[in-house]
Amino acid sequence: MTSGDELLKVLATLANPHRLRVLAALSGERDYVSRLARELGISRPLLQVHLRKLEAAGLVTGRAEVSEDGKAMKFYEVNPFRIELTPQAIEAAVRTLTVPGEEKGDR
Amino acid sequence: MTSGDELLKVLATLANPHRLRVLAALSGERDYVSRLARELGISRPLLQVHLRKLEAAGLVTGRAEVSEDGKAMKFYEVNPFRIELTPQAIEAAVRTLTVPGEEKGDR
DNA sequence: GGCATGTGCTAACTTTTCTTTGCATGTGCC
DNA sequence: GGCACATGCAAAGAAAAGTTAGCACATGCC
Repeated sequence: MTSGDELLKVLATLANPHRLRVLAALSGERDYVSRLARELGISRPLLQVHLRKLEAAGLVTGRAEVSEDGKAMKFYEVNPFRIELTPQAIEAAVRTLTVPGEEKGDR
Repeated sequence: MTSGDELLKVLATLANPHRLRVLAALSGERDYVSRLARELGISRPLLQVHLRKLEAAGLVTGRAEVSEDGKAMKFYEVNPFRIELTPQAIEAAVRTLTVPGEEKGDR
């Protein structure tokens, strides 16, 4: 199920200090964007970009909720995952890597 | 022993299709630069750049040798590794992440 | 010598990624 | 209304990474 392209995407997503910190912060408990940005000491727009990438890679999930006092808030939480990186695992993943020229379609 | 910075470096190194292919190719048996470039269908300078990054991350090792017919050749082989990626592992790694401002020195 | 093979380097261009700035929306409360 | 808090988006600039092109060197063989 985990194709080489997906692995590549996850690796590219994890290869960033901000995103690792976001994952670490959310690892304990879920949080909403503004608060998380304050805790990490980064701007909200920047955090949003990274959260979007993390979500696109399937590492976190965002849920829009409305707080008691009516504020629209977006909570993010970590999706459990476990990826084992070994030369053999990579060898297997590479076999399902998409080549620039040939798309997933036929021909 | 594996600091967050090292993990980050390895992740950044692995997050590239060429480098994954190089690892996969070397996973079976070691090879020298020119031949590897032909097999992967990429230019030699490009391969060298990627090999250097892989070596800098500690994933492969290069050895200069002289073939029977006197040609100077550089063989690369994969260094065995096993990295487990989970939210908990990342949380632990982040604790040893270097912050831009504060270097490994004190103050 | 000329050609095929191997190595190395790096300047320069292209592409991608990261980050900031700025503006839009909405709610509750004094 | 005005302020504090929440969300969203996107243009534009800055920084990093990837890639190519071109040069250098050496050896063996016809």
